[in-house]
Amino acid sequence: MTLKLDKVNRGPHLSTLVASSISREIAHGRLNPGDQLPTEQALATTFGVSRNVVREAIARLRSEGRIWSQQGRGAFVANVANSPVLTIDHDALQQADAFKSLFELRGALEVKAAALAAERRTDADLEALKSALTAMNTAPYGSVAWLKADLEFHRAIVAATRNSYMEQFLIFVSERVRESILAAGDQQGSDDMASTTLGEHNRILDAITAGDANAAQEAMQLHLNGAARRVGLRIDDL
Amino acid sequence: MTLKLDKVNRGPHLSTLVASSISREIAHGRLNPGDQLPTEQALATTFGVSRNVVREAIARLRSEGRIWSQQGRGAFVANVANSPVLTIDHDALQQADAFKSLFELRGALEVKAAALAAERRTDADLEALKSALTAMNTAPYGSVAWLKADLEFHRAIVAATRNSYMEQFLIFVSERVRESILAAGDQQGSDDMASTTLGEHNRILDAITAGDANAAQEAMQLHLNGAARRVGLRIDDL
DNA sequence: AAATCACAGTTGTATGATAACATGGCAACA
DNA sequence: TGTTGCCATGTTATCATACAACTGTGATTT
Repeated sequence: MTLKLDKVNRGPHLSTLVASSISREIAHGRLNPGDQLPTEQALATTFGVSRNVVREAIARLRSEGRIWSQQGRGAFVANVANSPVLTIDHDALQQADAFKSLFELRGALEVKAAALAAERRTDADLEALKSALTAMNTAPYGSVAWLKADLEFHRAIVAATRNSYMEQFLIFVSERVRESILAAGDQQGSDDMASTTLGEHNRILDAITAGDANAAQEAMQLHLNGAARRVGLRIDDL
Repeated sequence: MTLKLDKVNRGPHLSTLVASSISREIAHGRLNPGDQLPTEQALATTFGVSRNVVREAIARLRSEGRIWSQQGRGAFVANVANSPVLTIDHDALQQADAFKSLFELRGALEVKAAALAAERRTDADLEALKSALTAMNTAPYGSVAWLKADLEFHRAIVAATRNSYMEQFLIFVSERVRESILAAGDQQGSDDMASTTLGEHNRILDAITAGDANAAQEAMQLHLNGAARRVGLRIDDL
């Protein structure tokens, strides 16, 4: 609990800074589950902010399940596993292997989603997939319209799984992946990439239409491998 | 924005109630992305609390990515998809198909984790897996020690993937699954179940030891199917 | 010895004040 | 006309203080 804050800092709210400082203490093991936090007053003085700000930070951490507090006693570090909330630290994602890990996680979900979609898709699902594909066909590679159609295609697949949690998680992870790619900057695509991407999508659609779970799974895996290559990842595993 | 709060409510913090009230407004579409929230003062008077409490609620919603605020202008409803936080509603999980969906999601992650573990496991990982298995062997079926060892076995597998996001997600989902099973109440196990469970675990360990990703994947899938049956789920798919 | 009470410490909430920032109106000026 | 600069107003961000509710402890009383 050594960090000091400058008033100069004009960016995130002070409560955000305090919250992430405490979060870091927990993550780094300097505060362990069950430990009692310093009093709000003590935190306020050590961070050089008002008790009010500390309370906003604590409210945030409490909502994330990282700590719990009881009136008259104090605040305590909670058991992380019990947290009903999942967060991803955007800063940590800048590192290459973190990105690769997240990409891998998305792959696991997306491959399974493709298989489930092949088994459960309705005609309406197929229509949605087809329209997304034609939209991607007409839009120039890398354009906003293209990206939106691409997202829509993958969203339609996971929607066809009839599994809302799968949908929620996959969209969540995909968003984080997309953010990282955009943050990393310039993607320049050739027409070559466009046609191979479209081909991969077509193969996925065919498999899902045929109701062939295995084929859908493999087609999706191929597509993800291709996407990884296009983003600059080297893929060693299946 | 019509809800009123009683002072009588002695339970969660007022800020929690305010936050979930606003959340509900957003979820029900009475507040749409881009809309401006009432001022903090107005919220304070309509909810009958101090502005301080409103600010703690807003801090929470902001950390969840549901709203964003700018000094001098106001607070606005954010685009939900951009939220860097994932939550699971515990109440919704009580429904059977919701539980099945979550179980399915866990399966997707766990199967992939087993495959990756087979490829990347170190000797230390194998040691951890073995000790978890022996611990499960000595503990009576269904006892706390047994459950802890079971959790430890699965945790060791995902740790062997060297993918921290996979670990984070899988532990998160597994915890929610475990909570639901415990909440559903009485599980009574026979010695029969114990031995089959142990056998399934053994097969997984063998495959991971051999470094055979495919075998690990299949063994894990079998184990999950078995677990589903033991919990009372009917499994139709592979 | 056990129950009760007083008290200090802590969190929960309320209130008022000030600083920082955004916006629109208005006057002065070119 | 149109542009600039200033000012008033409204909002969030933060600070400071006070009080209520609750907890734990130790002294006091029974």
